[in-house]
Amino acid sequence: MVVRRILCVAEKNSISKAVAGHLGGQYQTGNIRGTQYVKNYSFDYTFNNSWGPSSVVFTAVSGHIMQQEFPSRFKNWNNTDPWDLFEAPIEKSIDEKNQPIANNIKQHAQRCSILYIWTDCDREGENIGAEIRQIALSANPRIEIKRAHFSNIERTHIIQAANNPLLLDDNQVNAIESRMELDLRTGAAFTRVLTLSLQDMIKAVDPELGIISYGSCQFPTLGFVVNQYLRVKNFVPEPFWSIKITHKKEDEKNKKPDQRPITVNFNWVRGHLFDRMAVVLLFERCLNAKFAKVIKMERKPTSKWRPLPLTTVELQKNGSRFLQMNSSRVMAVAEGLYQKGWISYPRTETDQFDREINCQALCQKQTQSREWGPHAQGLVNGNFRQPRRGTHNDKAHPPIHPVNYVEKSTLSHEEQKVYEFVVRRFLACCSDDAKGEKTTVAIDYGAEIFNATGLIVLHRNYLEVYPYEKWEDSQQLPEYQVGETFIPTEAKMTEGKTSPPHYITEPELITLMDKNGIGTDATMAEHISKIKERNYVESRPATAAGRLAAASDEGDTAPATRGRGGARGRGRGGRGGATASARGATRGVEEFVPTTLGIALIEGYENLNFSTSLSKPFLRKEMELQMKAICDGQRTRNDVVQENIERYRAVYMRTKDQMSVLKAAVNKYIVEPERSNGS
DNA sequence: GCAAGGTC
Repeated sequence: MVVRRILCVAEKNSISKAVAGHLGGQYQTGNIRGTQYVKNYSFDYTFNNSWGPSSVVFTAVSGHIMQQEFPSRFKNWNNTDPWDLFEAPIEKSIDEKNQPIANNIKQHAQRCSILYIWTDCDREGENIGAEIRQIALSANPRIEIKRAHFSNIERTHIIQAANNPLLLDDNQVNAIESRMELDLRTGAAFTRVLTLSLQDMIKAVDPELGIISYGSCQFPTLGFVVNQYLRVKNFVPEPFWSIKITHKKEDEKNKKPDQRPITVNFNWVRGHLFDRMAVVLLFERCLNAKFAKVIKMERKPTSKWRPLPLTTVELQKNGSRFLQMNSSRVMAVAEGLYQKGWISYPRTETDQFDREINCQALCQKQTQSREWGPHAQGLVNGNFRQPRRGTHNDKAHPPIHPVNYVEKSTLSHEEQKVYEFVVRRFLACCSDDAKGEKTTVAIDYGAEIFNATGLIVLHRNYLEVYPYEKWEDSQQLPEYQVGETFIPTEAKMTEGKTSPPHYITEPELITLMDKNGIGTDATMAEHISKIKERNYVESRPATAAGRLAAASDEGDTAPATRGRGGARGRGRGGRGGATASARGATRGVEEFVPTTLGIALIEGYENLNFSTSLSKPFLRKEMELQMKAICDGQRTRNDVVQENIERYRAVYMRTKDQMSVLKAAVNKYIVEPERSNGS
């Protein structure tokens, strides 16, 4: 019998190894001369389709294999006009360091009749698949090309995928091609023209500075930092006024001999107003009314929702908040934990677990821990809840979760922190929401409405294992009857002023990048590092205000309990939401201040007064939409590339024309430094 | 000496 030979290629070694394990059970491992990260796994497998019994070699690449570059005649910065880079040819070739991997594919392709592509099922994976296809076809033009569709590496899912080969989606391949081409052309053209035009001015004061780069991700990232800097700098405090009511009342329900009356604080539903006379008039109406009347007394169950399954963006934000590590560091540590097999793949946008993933079994593995084992045991013994499902699914990777238990003492200090966070987050996802009872009393006092709220936490549930979030009892309210009237113990008009905004913190910057589609889960941290490296921004420990804001996050609380404490979303300067203890847990948060150069670049481009601003995130957002259109077959790669090149050419011409404006901006900040940090 | 995206 002729046995079919099939060459399978994954995007990374961890996938080929895991899939080989599921399909082959027993497999032979072969080394590849010249690379240490990729292996060949050989085994026999009977496909449950027309392929039948087959001899399989399962290998991998390490991400992209090819690189694109301009031909050498365009490589000299001094005798190439950057303008020419908008239409210079681009050569795609096998990256020198990937040559052994490419040769390995060629060698096996010659002996196989089918190339089965197992790259990640996202757009970038589709493109990497096309690179693999090209290399295999160069060695064996008759090889048949198939593509596996899988979104996790659970056994049943993988076997299902293996038996149902599909085709590469060339629309996705082309969408990525257009992004690559535009990023290279615009990045190179603008980096060269900016560097060549401005470096003399800047080197005069900063001889260290090498290049002034432009990139479709790094520039908008810088834009966010500068934007917030300008808000801080231009801030003018504004006074506001409010009304506070207190009432001392015996708690009829829990009357004990030594019981002292409870002081209830009522907050004005209007929060505060910026018009003093208006508040004076309203306050006088309150005083004239003399009596306050209870219009609502409500006790109802409330809950604080357990967190969603962990994505990369969330891991990075929480790393800043709770683990005293910046996003680059967190990712490096998570990568190590993944390599060692303790946690799942750390680059994912997915916040929902597929049904195939047995979360309960994963909880079981954590029962050995002295610290969180008892909680995990409780889950196994009946408290387990299937995790909530978020709205994101990259269809390539599951949420980040622990895959095996490891004794903390065998890990480095930083690894311990990240591993513990991943585990606790996962166990929290599999626990029940925290449950409590919320009391709200509303009064009408001179036609103004005031509220008092109280919270009793009844069941901490997920909070038991997730100390990163706090939810604590607040003031206990005495019993009121609707219709009851009383004379407030104290009514006063208060005065305050808006406080200045803080510089942007790392979690806030990541949130903005995420919302605007700047970078991917794998690259956001790199873009932040890049603008530091380019000397566009500096980082420093955040001030108390920044840490406070960094600790607060919308979306983690059930609607019924939103605005507890009443501070959230009130004044223009107020950014409430974090508890005192959350504040203490965020010492490691970094904030970013643009350098004079960073401000000059952004301000210079703003002053070009041009509709297509390089410093704003819209261009990147639009490119994202255009890539989707290519994926949906509504636009072609060529069409999108041409349209964008025209736009960038217009910006480029404007840049050259108005170089004096850019130079003036640089001059203003650099030659006559005028730094006012507002702190 | 340029970008952003994979990956170790």
